[in-house]
Amino acid sequence: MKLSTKGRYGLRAMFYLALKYGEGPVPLSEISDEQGISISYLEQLFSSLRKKGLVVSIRGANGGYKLSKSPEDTIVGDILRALEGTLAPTDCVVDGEEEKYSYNDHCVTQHVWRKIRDSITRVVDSISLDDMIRDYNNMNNCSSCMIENKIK
Amino acid sequence: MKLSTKGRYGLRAMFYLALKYGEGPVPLSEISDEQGISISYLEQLFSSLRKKGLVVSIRGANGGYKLSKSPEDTIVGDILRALEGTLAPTDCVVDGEEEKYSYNDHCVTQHVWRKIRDSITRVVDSISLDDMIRDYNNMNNCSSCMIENKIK
DNA sequence: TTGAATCCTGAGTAATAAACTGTGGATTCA
DNA sequence: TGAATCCACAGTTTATTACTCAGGATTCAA
Repeated sequence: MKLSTKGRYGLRAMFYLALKYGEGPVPLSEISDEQGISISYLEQLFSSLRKKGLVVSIRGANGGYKLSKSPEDTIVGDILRALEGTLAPTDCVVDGEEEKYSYNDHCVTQHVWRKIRDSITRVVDSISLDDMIRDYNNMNNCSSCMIENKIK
Repeated sequence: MKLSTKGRYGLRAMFYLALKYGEGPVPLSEISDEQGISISYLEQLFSSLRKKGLVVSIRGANGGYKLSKSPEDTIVGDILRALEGTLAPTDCVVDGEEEKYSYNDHCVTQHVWRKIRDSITRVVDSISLDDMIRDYNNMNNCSSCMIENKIK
């Protein structure tokens, strides 16, 4: 039940883009330096994010990525789904594939998985990058925050 | 973000024990036949469940396992934690280890992980095996339910 | 026009974790 | 005594994760 590095790195990177929203494209080299993730790996993550329409890319020198929508309209759930594929705790409650499984073997436990899935969905779809920025600005005592040190 | 087979098989097996609550110990061979899981693998799962006090074992011929508490007092969250280790979506929000990580690198995303963790915890700790039995008894139209076919 | 900085694609690889299997032993019942 | 069970732990196979790598396309700016 762990998120992969894709989800973890990816959300962090997207938060970074949110902080830079309105300032032109951010190259992956910058995120790489900032967060200690290789450019190659970031390319993989941003490929997924772009295909889901969460970021737009600008190629060439001075290019990079930026959010396709405002931080307010960019939802954590969409980011995580783009990177992790699905947030369902089992295959039998993946949206759109439920029929394949439903009411065959494991009806009873399926109820449980569905409740877990729904609660996760509810949480992640209720948080925008803007919410995260607000939280972040309220962290007075968070003196060692990486991003704070380098950006502010 | 997927549950492993341990959690999935284990909850199913525990539900089975709940259906048989009060009828004496159930041998793993029976669960194995019932659910198509090898005895060896079940032994591994029940070892964890026993160590967490969720089941008691009776050795020897006519032995087996039974719930250590009533279905009503046996909580899905405890079962899943016994089998999966923790339900935290990242290491940085595992209960009791949070200090190791807290307020260093990733404060902002940590908020998100914590909310996910809490929502999962809330759901799984609100469901008992007895709740599952009640749900199960209300599934009239679930004609192909494995357990139903074989037990009822 | 060239070269550096970027994105883009897809394949390849190494490490880790998951999902079992197998062996041998201890206990209990009949 | 022997069959049925639990028990412990090591081993093995398979799948997934977490990357790396190579080469190409685009764009800017000197």
